[in-house]
Amino acid sequence: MTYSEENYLKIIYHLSNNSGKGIATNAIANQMESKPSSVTDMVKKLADKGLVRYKKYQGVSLTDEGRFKALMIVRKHRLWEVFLLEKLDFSWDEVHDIAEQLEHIKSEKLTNKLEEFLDFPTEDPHGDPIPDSEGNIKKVDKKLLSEIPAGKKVICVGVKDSSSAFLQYLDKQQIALGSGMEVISKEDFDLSLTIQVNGKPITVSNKIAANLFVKIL
Amino acid sequence: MTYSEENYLKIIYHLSNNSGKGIATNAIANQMESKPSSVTDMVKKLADKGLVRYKKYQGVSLTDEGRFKALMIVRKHRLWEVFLLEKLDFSWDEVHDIAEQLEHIKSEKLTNKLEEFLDFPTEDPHGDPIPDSEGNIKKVDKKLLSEIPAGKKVICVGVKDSSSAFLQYLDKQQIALGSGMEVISKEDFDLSLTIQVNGKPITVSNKIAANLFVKIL
DNA sequence: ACTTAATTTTAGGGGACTCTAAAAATATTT
DNA sequence: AAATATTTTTAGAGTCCCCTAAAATTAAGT
Ligand SMILES: [Mn+2]
Ligand SMILES: [Mn+2]
Ligand SMILES: [Mn+2]
Ligand SMILES: [Mn+2]
Repeated sequence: MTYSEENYLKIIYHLSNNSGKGIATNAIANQMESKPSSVTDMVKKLADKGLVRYKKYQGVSLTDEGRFKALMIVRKHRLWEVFLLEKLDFSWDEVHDIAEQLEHIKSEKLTNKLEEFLDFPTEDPHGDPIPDSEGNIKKVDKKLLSEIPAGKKVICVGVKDSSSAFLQYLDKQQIALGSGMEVISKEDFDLSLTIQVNGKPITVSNKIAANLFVKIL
Repeated sequence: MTYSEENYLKIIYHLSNNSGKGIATNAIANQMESKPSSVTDMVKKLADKGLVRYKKYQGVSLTDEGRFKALMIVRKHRLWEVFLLEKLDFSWDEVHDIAEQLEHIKSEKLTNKLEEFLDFPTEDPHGDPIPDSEGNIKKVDKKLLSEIPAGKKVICVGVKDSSSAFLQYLDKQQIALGSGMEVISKEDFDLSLTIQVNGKPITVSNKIAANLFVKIL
């Protein structure tokens, strides 16, 4: 598999909600920052290799083999993120971009040795579960902060967006994985939330709340 | 720089004996396991970018910028080799192939953090010096075992060939970096050597001796 | 010096991946 | 249901990197 094929596969995996329907060409193009016509080409190639199912105009879904390959890339990505944070002292907003490169290194032995070196971590620095070498992945039950009604106490368990910009915003607000928070009120007009964090109330936009995963206590 | 450009640059660096002459197209093609016509194409591209000097039929040499870029790739390659050996318990015959991939990861910060994590190693697992972040590289004085006259006592300080096959042969003979050895005799006919290692005399072919770096005691 | 051999370059082309523009299919509105 | 908008695919082309075959140049042998 080439670098490019791997990126497509991973993005198709990430877009796969178990909604039964195929993933749209457009959705893939947006994530890949490429054009729909490029996606059509690549998707045909992946279908020829048996990694995705594809029918014209019907979207794409992963085969078992494709899903496994995608999971192995996700596994490497997240293990490297842990390595960068834990061993090399990178911050959580820096690790994703470098892991985008490291995830393509091909050596099963390296991946497994790295996992052992890191003491078999189960989550990456952004709260996402790390698949094991057989492709098993823990299903964590988490909700978006934007879906929590006022009055509930929650704990922050993950981020949907791992971009540097978003994570640095969270740092500024002193929100980290494990932070407890309580939803005080929700504004009907713009869906912004007022939440209690670190003893202080702060207001966050819907865009922020829709990128923070929490667990209800 | 692309993956391919980096590999060419590194190979040109490794072929650069300070003999004043340019590196031959054929020599590069052999190392790259590609064809001379492909080399000509790439070399023109590298010349356009100011990384090599090139005149038709005259061979190629690195510019200062090209040499620096090459040194940074060599630096990454060797640091990753140390990481794989020291931290992940790989053996010295396994690290080179994986480092061939890791050397292309682009992040100066990662390279420097890795170097720090490894405690600023000065040599890789095969005895080769590691360039620092400014591109300074230690010139180690070492000779090929094949050039040592009978009677001399030497210590093994490096290997010219880092292939798995050669390194596993050395393991079998219990020859490692730091092994002391004495040249007992040299056969005129095939240039094979009889050397004393680990208290026992063994005979090695010229091909072996021409790939072992030693220092005279 | 002249012939032969080896090296290097050019010419032309193929595969992988991407793009724009146009055509086809599907989805949405009226 | 027809018209319009959106999505998706096709057609054609460009870049990168590699190849083979043929031509040009340089090196070696007699
Ligand atoms: Mn990530
Ligand atoms: Mn990637
Ligand atoms: Mn190496
Ligand atoms: Mn390489």
